[in-house]
Amino acid sequence: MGLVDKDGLTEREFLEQYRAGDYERPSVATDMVIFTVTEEEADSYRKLPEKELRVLLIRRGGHPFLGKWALPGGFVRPNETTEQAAVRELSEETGVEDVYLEQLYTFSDIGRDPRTWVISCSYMALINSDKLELRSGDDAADAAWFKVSYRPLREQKELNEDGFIKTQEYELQLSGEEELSAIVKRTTTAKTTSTGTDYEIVTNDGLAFDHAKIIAYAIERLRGKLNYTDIALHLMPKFFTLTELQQVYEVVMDKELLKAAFRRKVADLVTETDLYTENAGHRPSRLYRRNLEE
Amino acid sequence: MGLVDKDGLTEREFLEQYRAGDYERPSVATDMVIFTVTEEEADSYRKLPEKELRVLLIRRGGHPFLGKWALPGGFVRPNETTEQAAVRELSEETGVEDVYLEQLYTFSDIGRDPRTWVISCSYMALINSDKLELRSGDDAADAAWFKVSYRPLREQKELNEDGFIKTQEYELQLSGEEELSAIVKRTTTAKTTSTGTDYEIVTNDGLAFDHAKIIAYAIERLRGKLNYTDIALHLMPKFFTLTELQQVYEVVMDKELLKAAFRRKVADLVTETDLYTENAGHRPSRLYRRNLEE
DNA sequence: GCAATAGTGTCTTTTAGACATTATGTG
DNA sequence: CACATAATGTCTAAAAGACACTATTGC
Repeated sequence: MGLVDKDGLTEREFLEQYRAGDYERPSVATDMVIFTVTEEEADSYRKLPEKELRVLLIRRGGHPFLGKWALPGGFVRPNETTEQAAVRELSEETGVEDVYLEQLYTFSDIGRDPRTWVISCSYMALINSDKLELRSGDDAADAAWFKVSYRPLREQKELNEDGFIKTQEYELQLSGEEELSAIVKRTTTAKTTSTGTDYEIVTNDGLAFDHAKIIAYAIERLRGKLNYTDIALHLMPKFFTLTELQQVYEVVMDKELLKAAFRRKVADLVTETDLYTENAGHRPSRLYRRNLEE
Repeated sequence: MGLVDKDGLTEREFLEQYRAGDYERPSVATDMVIFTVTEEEADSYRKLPEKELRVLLIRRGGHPFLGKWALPGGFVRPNETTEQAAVRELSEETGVEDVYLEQLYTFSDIGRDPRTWVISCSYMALINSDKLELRSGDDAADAAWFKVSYRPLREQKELNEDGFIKTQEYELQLSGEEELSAIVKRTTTAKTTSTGTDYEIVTNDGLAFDHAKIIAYAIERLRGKLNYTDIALHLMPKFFTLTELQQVYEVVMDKELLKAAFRRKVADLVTETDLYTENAGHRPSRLYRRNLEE
């Protein structure tokens, strides 16, 4: 194009002479909330094992937050996208390559990293227990899977003339090598026409940075999507029973579901196979796989 | 805390001596997809005016993309969050202060800005027509509201042994001072356990940067949220009729809805008032406002 | 009275919730 | 045969879709 700007430059000329300004730039990092579902050891040979939702954390080996637990992540390098950075981190931390990956939210609070100006683009990854077994000796010094519990604590709503302020507090508990916990407060401020939501960490015991907030955000996203997408299937191995799938839903939602209704709801998401479980101490269960048709 | 790291430094000592590395950092910008719904002039005195979904664009006055239309936005400054930057931009471009604002997605493709490494954290804002009137002489040289049309063009799905690749193409048309158009392709790649989605601009006529993609993303988010949140009410003035609300749903979804069913669905989102429309050339319509109780 | 929209009634279909009943391999 | 889980049937309640009918105003 021959268009010239106010200095008489064409686009090519402009780009050749362009020098990035000296204004301050932030560092951009990715933080990964990597979920998986694992099985507890069964109490009895014929009882089904309990399932648990787990998240991967890494103990910090340096300042800041030395000794605290943090989400895996790292800085985005030149010539890579935030998603590529996330994939790279994921591969470094867990050794897995093909997983469900979804951008969550970009956190940019002032002072969220005491070192310098860091904006974090967070991602959620879902790994199934199959792949988890592939991950063996990982080099990340001190990585561990923590069992996740995320429950509403209290809720408050204040109405005023032309709106309301609603605060909901959730307790996040992470159990693994240590017991970590945090309380995250979500504040919804509504006026007649506008609405805004804000997350805030009320208390925090053992987690680095604002990672309690990021984990809370991830859980809410995961729960939300469970009901209207097939996202849960990314937490399943290639073949699974409907009971196992139901357990995954239950452990993520932290809520019991009725069997018959559940099966109707997921019917379109799965395809039945001719395979069955064996040696279970009770009636064998048909194995299903993800339905890729729809 | 008295913890010391491998160099024998406490956290405070570490932070005091910390110097941000020399590695390259990206610029971080925000881009705003600002939607509103406006009314066409009515053909006849008693016919209802048609509604249109509109998005605010700004004609670029310098390279790159000189003369093309771009989303309002700008760089995030030190000591402000991306959200604060978005609020600032919004206020500068439209003069409005209290609006619904939601973070959309962070775009970081290599080369998305030909000048330098720029990562964009995009936001969607919804403005009601009331507030729009407040905006008068805006100083942004060449800003204009473009009517939005976003329609599926074609869809293709290829099944292979352990997954599928689905591509959906959408045509984005923006009509205002000029006719802009773009085709955006969404590719969903599914393997047995993982799934990924990718957006790509196929053709682009008149829009700067990757903004066609951002607008497409915003429309999809808006459409998705319409069905399970009260987000549409942020496009409404303080008082509105249910027919007006239905028109907003219809123009956003690009789909006609049945009156009775629609009224049942939004019943909980609105509160009736004792006000009615007047001089309409037909039966007056009751005015509603957003329900803040629930 | 007519044009145009407002608002409601009701029938059918689908979906969700609740719970009971039958089925089956393993020790 | 008993245990524990698998799998399905059925009743009810709630939600969604479709369409028709009645109600009001301004000119």
